[in-house]
Amino acid sequence: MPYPAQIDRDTLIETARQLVEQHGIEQVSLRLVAETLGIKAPSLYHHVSSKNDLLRAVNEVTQKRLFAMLYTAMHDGDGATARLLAVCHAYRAFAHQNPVTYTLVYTPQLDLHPPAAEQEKAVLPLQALMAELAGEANSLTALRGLLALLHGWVTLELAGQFRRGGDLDVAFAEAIRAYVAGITLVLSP
Amino acid sequence: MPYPAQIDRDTLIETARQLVEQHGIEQVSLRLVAETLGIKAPSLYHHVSSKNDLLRAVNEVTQKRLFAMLYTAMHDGDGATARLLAVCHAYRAFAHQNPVTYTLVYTPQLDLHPPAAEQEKAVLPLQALMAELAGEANSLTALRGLLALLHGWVTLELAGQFRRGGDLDVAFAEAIRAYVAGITLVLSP
DNA sequence: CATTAAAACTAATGATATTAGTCTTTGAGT
DNA sequence: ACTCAAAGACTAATATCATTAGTTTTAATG
Repeated sequence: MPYPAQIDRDTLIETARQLVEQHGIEQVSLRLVAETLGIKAPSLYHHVSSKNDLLRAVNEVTQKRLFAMLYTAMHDGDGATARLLAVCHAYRAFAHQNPVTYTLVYTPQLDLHPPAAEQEKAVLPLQALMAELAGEANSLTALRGLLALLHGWVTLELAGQFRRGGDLDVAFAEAIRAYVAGITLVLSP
Repeated sequence: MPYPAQIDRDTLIETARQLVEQHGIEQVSLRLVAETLGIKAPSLYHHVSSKNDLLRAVNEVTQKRLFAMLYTAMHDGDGATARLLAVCHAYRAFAHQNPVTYTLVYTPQLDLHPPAAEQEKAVLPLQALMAELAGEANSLTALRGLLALLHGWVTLELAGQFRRGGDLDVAFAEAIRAYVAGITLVLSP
């Protein structure tokens, strides 16, 4: 390695991730990222091909972390239902801990999506869990509904749409419980 | 009125709305909007105070249209369940017909939110519908879960997360049916 | 007919992402 | 030890963007 690299791709991505989470994506310019790292903006192009490339990489990291948390949580508790509830709470907790970057992953407004194939494979263990509740044949539908409910809930919550009072922790648990009861009832063979 | 106005605020907002829906928000600059209207960009500032102001107004229109559709749909069918299903399908249809602007309304990444008070009042008729199914005391929780499921489903769908096959129309109907069955069972008094 | 003010215009500013071209330093090969 | 190739930093420059300031035009009002 000829010149002494002051940064590498991973620290660049991680720095950008933290800045996005801290200040919001609108406030994060390449100059800010570069200054945080102690270099100038054009130098970043030796590590990423564009700002979009950088943000896409940030989304990839966020997604990997999210699913890593879910799998850890999946081993908490006995029985399919308990494990499922643990996953749901882990999902919501992650979104609350990473409100900006979580939202960014599922914001299709720009082309910042990590390769979809990743996501599809990553979700298979969760589908197996759903199969225990709703039967193999309905597991994909049940999984999609669950992901929708989870993602929709935390997104609306973070967007400030759930401000009319009430304990949101309790309400979330109840909504999940209702959905799980529903799929075992309506979908199971 | 002294000078002949070539545009007014409403046509400006509607033009911007169409351009955003057509080309995506990233491609819509004030110059593009202005050129579409046959004037120059700085002239727009006589009708809106900033680009954010304009996009906020676009979101307001989108939200109003969405809820208008929901209320129309709410009178289709007999009984609370049938009317609820009609609302759900209208919601999804709206999102499919306005994928970009729908997504934009619920993208908190910038400060483009229409005043939240609007949204909260607009949703009351829907809550009354939920009260018929889950009881008055649980109607807010049931409503939040429904909105989460609806928003999450269409968002993930539009973000390309539901591409592993299967009939999404059928799956959507089943997921809704499961949730509705769940709340009447788990939440009702 | 003169005045006024709304609404268009042109010109200018500062920030942005990105590209081109230069300089510096280190590690690999002699 | 000495060269040298190239990675990775730099400066300078470009095009585009939102926004502001200042000017001009024109129609309704007196």
